[in-house]
Amino acid sequence: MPIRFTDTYSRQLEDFAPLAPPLVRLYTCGPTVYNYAHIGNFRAYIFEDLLQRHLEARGFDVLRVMNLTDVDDKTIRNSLASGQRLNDFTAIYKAAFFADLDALRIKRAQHFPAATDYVPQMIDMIRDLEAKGIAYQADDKSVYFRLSKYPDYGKLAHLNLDELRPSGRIRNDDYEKESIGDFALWKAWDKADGDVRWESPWGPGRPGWHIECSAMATALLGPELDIHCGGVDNIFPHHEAEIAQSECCTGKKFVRTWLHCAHLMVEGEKMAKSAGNFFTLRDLLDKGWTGREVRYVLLTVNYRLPLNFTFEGLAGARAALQRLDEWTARLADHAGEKSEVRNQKSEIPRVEAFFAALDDDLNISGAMGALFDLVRESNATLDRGDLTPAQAAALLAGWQRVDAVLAIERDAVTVPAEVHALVEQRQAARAAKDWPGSDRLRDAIAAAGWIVKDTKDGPKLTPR
RNA sequence: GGCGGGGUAGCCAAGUGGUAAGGCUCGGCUCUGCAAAAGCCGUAUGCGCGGGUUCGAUUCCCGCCCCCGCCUCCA
Repeated sequence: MPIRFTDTYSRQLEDFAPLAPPLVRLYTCGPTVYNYAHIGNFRAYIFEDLLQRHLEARGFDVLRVMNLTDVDDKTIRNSLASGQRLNDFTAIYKAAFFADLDALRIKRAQHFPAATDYVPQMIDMIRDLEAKGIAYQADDKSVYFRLSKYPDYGKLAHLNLDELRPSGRIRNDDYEKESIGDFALWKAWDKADGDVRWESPWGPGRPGWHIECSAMATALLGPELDIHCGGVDNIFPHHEAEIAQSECCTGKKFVRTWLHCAHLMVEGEKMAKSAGNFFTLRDLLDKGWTGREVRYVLLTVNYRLPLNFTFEGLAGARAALQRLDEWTARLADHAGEKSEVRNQKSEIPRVEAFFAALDDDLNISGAMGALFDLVRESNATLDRGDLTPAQAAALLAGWQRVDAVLAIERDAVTVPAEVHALVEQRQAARAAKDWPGSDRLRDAIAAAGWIVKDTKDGPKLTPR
């Protein structure tokens, strides 16, 4: 059963076939570091994380690049407003971004190129385009891509450019461009840019947004990418522009598979600062939610569907994760020392079904269904006393494979010695049938951050 | 106006031309000194609306309604 994805270009479910397996060259559009990333951004990054982890689970070597856009209009504007130099300003948000990636357990790409580190490569590409008659410098000193030279522009988005309705964002009059659709490759320096400027054959200025990705992707992954991801809003014009620039420079097909994830909504509404429903990850952490709870919510809806983010959903994630935690803890207890041999080979049909679901266009819902089927079935077997320690160990091994993709396992926790002592005192009180004393000790344990549960195998502790 | 995604139980959501996975919530039960937690079981004659094709449609076709996105630098 091959892995299949819905390719944006063809709009079809297609068998995945990288150019040089097992290598997969993956390029993912990263953040613009002028502010903290919001949960809509992270929805995309978590989808890409799932993609990477599943490909790795299937034996591919994923070489992944995620760019950091550290120069653009908003970044310049905000850095000037803050009185900081561009690099000092973006450093803050770069660091915050990586901290957020860690909190969400998103695997690090091999490369996080910053746009400001690749200006020479961008200039080289623009010169190449200019030499080919595709780029031209206009009277405003900026350099533009001559769209008339690239008739395939619009094919990814399936737009017929002749029929585009002019929107308020097109300002016909202000431009010296030859054609309204021509996009900027190099933006001439303006006094509003302050000291943000690079020298170029066309005078001082800075690169356009689209050329960043073309230059960095090509520099780090070569002219042909296996997969390129982003949010649906990047399809047009950003990814169209990338295709145009890259293919005109290299003469090769830039991307074999395009994957785009749908947007996130909050409580059924579009997320917007003006609507008061705009959340960064740290907003949610401040409210007491954990990174893995947010990860679970963002991970468990298929990437092609709009994701409705709600606090009810977060609470559901918390409950579902607790159930998984309890399940793995029970298995570990039951496996005992057998858990030392966790990596034994074992075929568990539900685990195979989990991966088979992900093969089918990352059908995470189907995969989670298989996982919870396994949880219910093995819990029942355990309740009946029909599960051997070796079987429990095999199930744990299966879980480890699953969690290598999901990355939602509870962090290892160690019970403090004083809590252990309280539990022992409480057991003594219970043995003496001193119920008031027992209840006081339970409260003391709770005050220390732990919930004690009296099971037939003795007291069990769970972090609150 | 063009292009695209979506409307399945209280919430999230999978899926199939043959009678609706899974998670959360809720209810019952088990366990328990009491609890809590956990576990087990149960909960949609129904899949936006109206037609059509078919022995049979949530699934295919036609029409319509609603939500969301993109339409030239928002994941």
